[in-house]
Amino acid sequence: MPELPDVETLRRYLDSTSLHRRIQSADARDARVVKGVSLKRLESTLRGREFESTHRHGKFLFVTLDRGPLLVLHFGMTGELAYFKHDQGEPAHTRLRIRFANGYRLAYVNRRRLGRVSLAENIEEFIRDEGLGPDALSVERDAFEDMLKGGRGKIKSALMNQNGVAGIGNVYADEILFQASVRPGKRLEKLTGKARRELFRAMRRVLKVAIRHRGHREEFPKTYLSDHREAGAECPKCGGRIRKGTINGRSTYYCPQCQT
DNA sequence: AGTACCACCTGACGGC
DNA sequence: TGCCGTCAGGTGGTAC
Repeated sequence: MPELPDVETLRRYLDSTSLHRRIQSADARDARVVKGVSLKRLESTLRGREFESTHRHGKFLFVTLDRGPLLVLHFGMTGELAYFKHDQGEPAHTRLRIRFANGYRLAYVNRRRLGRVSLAENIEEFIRDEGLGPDALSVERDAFEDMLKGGRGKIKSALMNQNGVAGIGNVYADEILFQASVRPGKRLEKLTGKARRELFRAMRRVLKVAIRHRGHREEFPKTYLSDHREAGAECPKCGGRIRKGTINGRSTYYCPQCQT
């Protein structure tokens, strides 16, 4: 489920495979994923161009071309990228295929189609139009703590709200709260300054660790919750029982002993 | 502003 | 075997 660390991993993957290669053609085959631009126009925009650089903001990946607009990718829950040689089989659920002049291809794959492919004129404008908050790994500590001070709801909702800080989804919200020892249902107005500070630290630490492990939960440190998302599982810190609840209509896992 | 719920979308899985 | 409800979780919309 691509959240910030996963999208960052995809960004690096695209960087290492697909920059500075002539695009022979693009094949956009799914109008339900391509938003705000026709399939034809997307294809003609990419044809003959090269990917020049990439930028990530929250869960969005921007790819600049050597001329013209930016390619914007969002991966929803099931999106990914695959770079492969033309004679290898194309992945199932490929929604956009890019053919490079070197005989390799880049596929935007998205089984469930929750996600989007679009074009944008510039990144700042796109972020503003979407109402996205600062990226969770770039936000200043004061801005983050002020955001928590200003809100009224549950802390987990605030962490997941892309208009507050961008990039945190369901799994990493739970992990950050677990590492900061804060209950997901805790109201913002009841957080202490110390807890806000600890949340900021945990957010940065968790996201960086996850990036280092390319989002592979099974490789996370032993004290992480992400690979034990199951009601009744053993808490990796205290050995108690993990509880499952619902916040924002999302399944939420936490340790009632460790998190207060 | 916050909450609650539905819709979008597909596949895996468990119950009957 | 096979049908069916439920769940997975990112986002957007609507009603309260």
